[in-house]
Amino acid sequence: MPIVDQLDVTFAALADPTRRAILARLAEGEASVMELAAPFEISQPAISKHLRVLELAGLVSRGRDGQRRPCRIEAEPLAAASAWIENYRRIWEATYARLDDLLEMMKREQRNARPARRARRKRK
Amino acid sequence: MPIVDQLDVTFAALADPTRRAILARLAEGEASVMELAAPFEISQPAISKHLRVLELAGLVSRGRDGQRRPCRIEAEPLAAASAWIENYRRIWEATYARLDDLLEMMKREQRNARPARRARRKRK
DNA sequence: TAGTTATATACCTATACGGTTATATTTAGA
DNA sequence: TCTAAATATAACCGTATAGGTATATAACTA
Repeated sequence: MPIVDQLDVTFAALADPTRRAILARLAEGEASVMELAAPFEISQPAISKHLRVLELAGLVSRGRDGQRRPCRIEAEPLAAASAWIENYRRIWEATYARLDDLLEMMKREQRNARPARRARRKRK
Repeated sequence: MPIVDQLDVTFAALADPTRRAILARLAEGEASVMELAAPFEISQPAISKHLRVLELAGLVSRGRDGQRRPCRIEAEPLAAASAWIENYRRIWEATYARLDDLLEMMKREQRNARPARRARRKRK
């Protein structure tokens, strides 16, 4: 009984470079399977499989235009995935921001502690 | 020759619910392996494996505290993943925003086109 | 109707993944 | 130094995944 979360399939779909490239292409507008397959060296059935993964993840939807099945990107799962990441990233940042600030401050202080260094170098 | 992108491993790491739960826990602060394993029913080696995946993806780093290896979240790959998604999501929105606006406008016009309808209906 | 194009499906293979149990390693503490 | 605790590693199993080729389906076109 695989309890498959929506995020599971979304992230899994995004984990493949071919599929990310397909999404990148689709961000520019609709495209047919052949058009999507063109830039890749892999076979057409392989592209069809990738598209099915993206479709099952809800990341693309497909229409019908004669014998073509134009694909378009669907942003909603992307929004959910992004929201998940940003949520935890924000918590993390809230937790560690002060430490980061401290380190940044220390770096800055180190730089400012020897202001003559670069000027002297130019003299050489 | 697997050309493994950083995004590949990041998204792949995020695709597992156990690993996302671990990250969620780590967002609250550092934790040892045993602490992380506690809420799950799976074995300790399984947790260790998940941690290794997260570590290889750069999503967690580990310290040493006696016999414990406390884990902490690392936000940078999260930022990269989030940035990737948001980038294409934004392009998508820019492309289809006008269409969405149009549809929204049409809906609104439809509502406004028959303002007497509801009133008339009441008469019945 | 026959041929061609676009896409999907079937079947096969190799590898990766998530889980297990058993065992090794490392460190703390009596 | 011996034992116990925390963690990692090894070996194994079943299933999923990405890829291939061959073939089927469906819709245009001559």
